[in-house]
Order: sequence, then C-alpha cells, then structure tokens
Amino acid sequence: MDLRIHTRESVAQMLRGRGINPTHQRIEIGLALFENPRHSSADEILALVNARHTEASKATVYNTLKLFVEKGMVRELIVDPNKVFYDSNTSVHHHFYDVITGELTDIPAEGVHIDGLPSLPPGSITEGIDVIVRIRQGH
Amino acid sequence: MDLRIHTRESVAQMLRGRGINPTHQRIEIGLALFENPRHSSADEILALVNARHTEASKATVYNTLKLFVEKGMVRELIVDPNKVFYDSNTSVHHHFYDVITGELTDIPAEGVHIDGLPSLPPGSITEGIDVIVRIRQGH
DNA sequence: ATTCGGATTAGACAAAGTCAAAATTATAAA
DNA sequence: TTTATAATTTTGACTTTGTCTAATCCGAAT
Ligand SMILES: [Mn+2]
Ligand SMILES: [Mn+2]
Ligand SMILES: [Zn+2]
Ligand SMILES: [Zn+2]
Repeated sequence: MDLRIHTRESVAQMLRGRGINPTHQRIEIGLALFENPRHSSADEILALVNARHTEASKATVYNTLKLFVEKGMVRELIVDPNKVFYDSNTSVHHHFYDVITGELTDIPAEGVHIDGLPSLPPGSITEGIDVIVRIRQGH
Repeated sequence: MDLRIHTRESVAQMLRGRGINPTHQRIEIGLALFENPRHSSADEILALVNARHTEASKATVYNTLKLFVEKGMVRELIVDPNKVFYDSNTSVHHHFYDVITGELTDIPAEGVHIDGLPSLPPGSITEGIDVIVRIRQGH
C-alpha cells in the first residue's frame, strides 16, 4: 500500500494533497525525506539537500520540517537528547533505540498491544503513544 | 516502602550507599531532587539549589546529575526536545506528557503490559522500555 | 607544613534551533 | 508589460542547553 515517493513530481503531488504550496525547496526537502526513508536529523537533511548544489538554507530546512510535521507528513521523534529525528514513516509504529550508536529501528505496530494504561487526566486527549525500547550491544 | 529522603543526612547516606562521596554540593543537589520529587531539568535544579545561598555552580550541577544517572539514583527522561528531565523516581514507570504545557505525570508500571514486541536485534540487550503517552488538553 | 587526588569553579566554547528583517520570488491587478 | 501584493526564502545574529579545560580548592594523609 506504500507507494514509493521518489520523484520530484510525486513529492509535489503529495504536498499539494496536503495543501502545501510545492516550492523548489520544499520539494527537495521532501525528496530527501522520502526517497530513501529513514530517521534523519535536521542537520542531515540540510546536508543531504545541499549535497549537489545549494538548494535550501538552514532556516528553510527547519521551517519546512516544522511545516511537514504540522501537516502530518513526517513525525518527530524525541529520543536523543541532542537532536530531533524526523521519521518519514507516519504510520503508527514504535522504535528500538540503541543508546550507544543512536541508531533507530522501526517496530511495526501490528501485534504490539499495550494494556492497562490508566485513564487520561480529565479533559485531555491522546496525541499518540510512543514506545521506545532502549537497547545496547553486548552482555 | 518508599521512605522519604528529605534530610541532608538521609541524602548523605543514600550517596554513601551508592559509593558516592557525599560532598556539600552533592548533598544539596540530592536534596533538591528528592525532598519533593518531580521531573525537573538541570536548570531548575540549579536554580533550586542556589535559591537561598549560592551552593553549586552550573558545571557541578551538570556533572553531578550525570553522576547520579550513572549510579542509578535518578533517571533521565528524553521527552522534550529542548531539555532533559531528571526523574527522582527510579522505579519502573511510564509517563503522560502534555505536549503543550510540557507537564509530565507518572504512570505506575503495575498493570501496564506490553505485548508482542519483536525480539531484539541479535547481540543486543534491553536497557529499558519507555512508554510516553503524549496528551493535550481539549477536543 | 606538604603533598596529592578528588571535587568544584569560571568562563570559554559548541551544537541545535529560533527569530526578525531584508531580499527574493510568485501571483494578481491594472 | 508595469505595478502592487503576498508568500517564501535567506542571512546572520541570537538563545538555550550542555560540554570542556584549566585553574583553584578541599580534605585527608603523610
Ligand atoms: Mn542539548
Ligand atoms: Mn534544542
Ligand atoms: Zn520509525
Ligand atoms: Zn516519573
């Protein structure tokens, strides 16, 4: 079901579909996020986007990532104290997090059940549930 | 079971029990963490410790919190992109996180069951499992 | 008193991210 | 086409959180 998004035109359509004006910079940033999906930091995206020619400034990368998060195109992962990771996989899923290397690995949500959570504080609604399995190598 | 730690002497004993030399600064920082437990940032601890008289420098607060984490006296919570929170409750438990206010609320681990997690990547061991229920106020 | 290791400190520094104002680009009117 | 207007991007200064190093301080133990 997960059609590849790896051309500038498919990214542009995705943007239009979310009501985002598909500018050159936004398309390049979207492409960096979706052409080979992974968990990348803003700085990595910045470097990736500007690898060949300079395409977008730091401010634009940060602004655009924030916009993409707002519009539900990517998901923020708060797991490393030093930087935010952006997950181009927006389907519900969880993560292994190697606390030494910083590597993130997806855990599909299918099959994962969480039981016995208490009811929410009154008046509040759930934004989402993050499960992070912190792992490390060795004994 | 949860004996209050709220005197300088009880903090000193806790430090000795963990093989930490109980210096004046460490005792003050420990007291700030344990006398009324909550989820506080390094900056809040720094302010709290130096509220009456100046007791410890920024470097010492950061060094000491890191030491306390190493020795298992407090737990780091990575949940806010801007700062680390230190949890003086080291028993296994989870958290509600209000994404608007930044407020953290404990979820006792009793009764919470997590099912169907895949097996770990080969060669790795679990450091811990964090469940963060992101909430917000209103519809 | 001197020594020595551990602990603390000041302050410079680094990394991640934000912000405001200027400059650029796109869109629409005239 | 010119002109006006709105949207977007850029620059570079700035903030926040945290780290690092070298100097100092402290507390035993000689
Ligand atoms: Mn940081
Ligand atoms: Mn930050
Ligand atoms: Zn993921
Ligand atoms: Zn807690």
